[in-house]
Amino acid sequence: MEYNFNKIEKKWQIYWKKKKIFNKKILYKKKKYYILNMFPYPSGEGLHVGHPIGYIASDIYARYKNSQGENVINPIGFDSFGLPTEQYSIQTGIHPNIMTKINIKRYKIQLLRLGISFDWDRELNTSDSTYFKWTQWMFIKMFNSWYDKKLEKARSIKILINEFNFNGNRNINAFSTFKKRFSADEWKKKKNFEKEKILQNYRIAFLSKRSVNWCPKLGTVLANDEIKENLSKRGGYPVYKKRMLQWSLRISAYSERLLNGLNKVNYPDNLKKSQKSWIGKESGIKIFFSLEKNEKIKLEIFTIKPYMLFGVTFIIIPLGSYFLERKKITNIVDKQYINDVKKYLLNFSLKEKEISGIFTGNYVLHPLTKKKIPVYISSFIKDDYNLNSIMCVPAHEIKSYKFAKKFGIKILEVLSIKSSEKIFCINSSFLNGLNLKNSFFFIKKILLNKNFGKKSISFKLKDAVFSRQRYWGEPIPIYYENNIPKTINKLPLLLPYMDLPYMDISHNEINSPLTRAKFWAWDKKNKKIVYTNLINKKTIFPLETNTMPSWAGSSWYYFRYMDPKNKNFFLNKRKENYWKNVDLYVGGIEHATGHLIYARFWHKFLKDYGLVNSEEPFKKIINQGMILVKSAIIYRNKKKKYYISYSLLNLKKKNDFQKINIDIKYIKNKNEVDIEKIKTWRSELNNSKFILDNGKFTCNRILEKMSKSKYNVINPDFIYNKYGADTFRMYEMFLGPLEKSKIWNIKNIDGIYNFLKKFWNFFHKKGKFYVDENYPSKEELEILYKTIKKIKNSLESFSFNIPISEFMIFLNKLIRMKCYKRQILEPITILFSFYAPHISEEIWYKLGKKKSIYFANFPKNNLNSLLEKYFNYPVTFNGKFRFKIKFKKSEPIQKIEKKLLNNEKIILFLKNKKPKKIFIILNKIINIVF
RNA sequence: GCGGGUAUGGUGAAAUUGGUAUACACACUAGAUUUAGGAUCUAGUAUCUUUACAGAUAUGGGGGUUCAAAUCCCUUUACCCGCACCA
Repeated sequence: MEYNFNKIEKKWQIYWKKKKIFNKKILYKKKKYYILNMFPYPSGEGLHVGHPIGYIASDIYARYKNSQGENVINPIGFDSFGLPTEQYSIQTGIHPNIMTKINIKRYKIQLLRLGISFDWDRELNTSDSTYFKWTQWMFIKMFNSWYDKKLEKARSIKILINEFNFNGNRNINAFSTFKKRFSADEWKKKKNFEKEKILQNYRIAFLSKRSVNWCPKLGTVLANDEIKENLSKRGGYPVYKKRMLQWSLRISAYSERLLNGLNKVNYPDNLKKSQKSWIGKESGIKIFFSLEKNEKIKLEIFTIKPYMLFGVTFIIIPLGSYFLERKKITNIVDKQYINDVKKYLLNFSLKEKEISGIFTGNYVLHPLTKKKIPVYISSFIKDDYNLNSIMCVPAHEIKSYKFAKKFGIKILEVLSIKSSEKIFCINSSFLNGLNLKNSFFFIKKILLNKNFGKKSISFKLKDAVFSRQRYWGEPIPIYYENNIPKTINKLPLLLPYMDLPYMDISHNEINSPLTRAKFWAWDKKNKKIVYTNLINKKTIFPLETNTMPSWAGSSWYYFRYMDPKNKNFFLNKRKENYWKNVDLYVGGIEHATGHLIYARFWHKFLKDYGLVNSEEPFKKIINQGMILVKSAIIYRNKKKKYYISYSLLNLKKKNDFQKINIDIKYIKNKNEVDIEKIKTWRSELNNSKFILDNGKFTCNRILEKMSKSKYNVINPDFIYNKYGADTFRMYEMFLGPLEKSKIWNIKNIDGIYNFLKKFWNFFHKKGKFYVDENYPSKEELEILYKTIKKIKNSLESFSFNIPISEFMIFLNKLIRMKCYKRQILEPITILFSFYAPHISEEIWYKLGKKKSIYFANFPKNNLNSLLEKYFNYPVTFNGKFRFKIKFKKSEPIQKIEKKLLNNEKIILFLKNKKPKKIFIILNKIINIVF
């Protein structure tokens, strides 16, 4: 009887859906187990073969846990707001709302075909207003919060305002960028907008100036992802950094907690390392450099290398620094000057690789030598909002060195480096001859004693920018009353419908598409959205035109799965109490920092208000490896915009060309590009000149991860069609260890397909299903139990590739033994169902079972009852294996040794030499050294 | 530049976590079967020496610890991933 996977798979997928086999409820008697895959983004490309690896692995684990009697939820949904959809819409003219629906539908079809035990009743979608209503609600909660350092938690802003009214900010220990002190009277005298300006320094969701990547030619703000070598990937136009007022979330307030929380979770070490370095706690010292013109004004410069202080020959104020907005700095250089500088630097372009900067005309005094040190403004060394200024030691810092060379600044060596361990100070007065450790403590002591500096701990973690100049994101529920941001509490605040193309490329200002919406103003009285032209600033006010970033919705989605349809609240308390948090989170390592930091922050914020009980969202994380594949790269001349065949590219002039990824489906014969077809891909390619080599245009092929942004994805559909989902599932697991990255290769899939056929045929004799009802032999049972044990161990250690080999070995043995016994085959079918649920379900049904195999218990393993009395010792000579000798397991070492010395085979091997020593490791190995 | 990871036959990979290296597959070779095959079955398949028996050498390279190393330590090379380019 033929293995007809099409028929079998369709049949059971319909059955599972109809009977709601995978839908879960709270069962207080059962232990819960929450498995989650990282949120998929439904792009227009559909799934690629890399995505399912995580889904399949977690499904195998979910089915395994379920078979052990745990109440497993394994939900899925879609992170559906975001840039790719918006861009695709601009290109095609299909509204993102519709586009998203189409994409989700397609993803769903692809996912359903995999036979994963997803609980589809819990499906959610971030662009659905029933979901983002709560994202907006949480944003408002953050807006109305400040961080109390005394209690180490977020609290209501009302408490803070109340305190200001009574005592000013004297007694407040808040996490804030506001450093001045004020009294209650001073506070009360302030005007509303002044008050709000101060409060912005405390709020967890707050407004501040942050930089964006601005591409004037495209008239839009670009993501880092859309830029290569400071040119836009689309069109190759220059990109500038521009600062604008944006919403941020004060994640930095949670730095310490985010760091400490890592001790409580089970993440891979490399992931923890990434998070730690991202949070970047450093203890160092803040050194005061006073201004030459006015010694009262001091720059406070943080460093972890104070022992290089004598080598400081210039100071840099980062162009993006908050410091440039402060009054303090306007005393150094006036505001007009800063604006001019900014304009100059912007036009110079903010290519970070290019050395750019400008001298402020000011000097600070070295705290110890009192020498004059010039102050520059630049974004070359490090452009960071949180830094006020940087001390530069060109002798020992590569970038400072380059900068010093260009501007003719003195270079002073202060370290003698003989090897990585032998470093000591030179040219540094009292530090001379000291090693790094000692000089650190010595200079720290002196600086602190003389009040030239203070102890300081810094975190690298920055506040997260929360505004996007995009249409397709959650609207920020804020309107502006006389420039004061006010919250909209009637939620959800829906996106206005906009005709396409709503993003007019001819705009020269940085604007969000919503600034062009006709129906985007807030009627305060009637609490509703009205036409933009009705704004009168009395009752009708402008609405916020930025939208939220796509990580907003994905920062708390795992909670919503616990209670996806709740209309009254984001999560019912009783449900939260049962499901708590995620037990196993499966996803790519690329989310190690961004998403995981944001989600952990968001979780902690909700915990501060008692809305959830746990401190961490994810108890355990495993990362699946990436799929690597050969991408296709073509080269575009940066200035003249023509494309050149890779075969003609002069490698010396490589820097004149921008690398562009093109879709691998336009490649024929290894590396030849189909010019006619590729011109239809992108309009800019259609209008460009291609320089051919002998009538051919070739591209460069490089190994990269499979990703839609690299246009190298391979769609799994043709694999399901040819081999079926069960083969595909097994094959993806057979590729190798889950966490390892692997080069995509379809070559070995026939082996898996043959194996499934073999498995199927094993149950069918001459076209009829057949099992033997006799009791199995000891040998047969032993093989079964050993296999169960091995598979269990492998699953426990998340080694999903190993059980497949075990299945093969097991089946080969049964075939050799002609064993078709029910008591052997039933347990193995249960194990098999984790990997290949459809074929197993069909066989289970043929075995006469009435209930789905999903409800079968994990098979018992009675191996101990069968264990043999003897152990077959491998005998090695000087570590080299020769043969085996059997001894009783209980035989003591002394007796074994005696027997070994009289053994003929061993005597023969020793050739009359006397063994120096014999190592006997009980029930493991014998090593004879001679 | 910094941080993280990987390396075992022609290929994907196993190795009870320091104890018989290359299980299980793919591919290849030979044979059987079928009208034929991309189907099925059997045997062989790390490298070198050897007709064979057998022996030697092999886990990216070099060194070390150990009775014993793919596994631990030092060093080095290549490739992949990430980045807020630590100043």
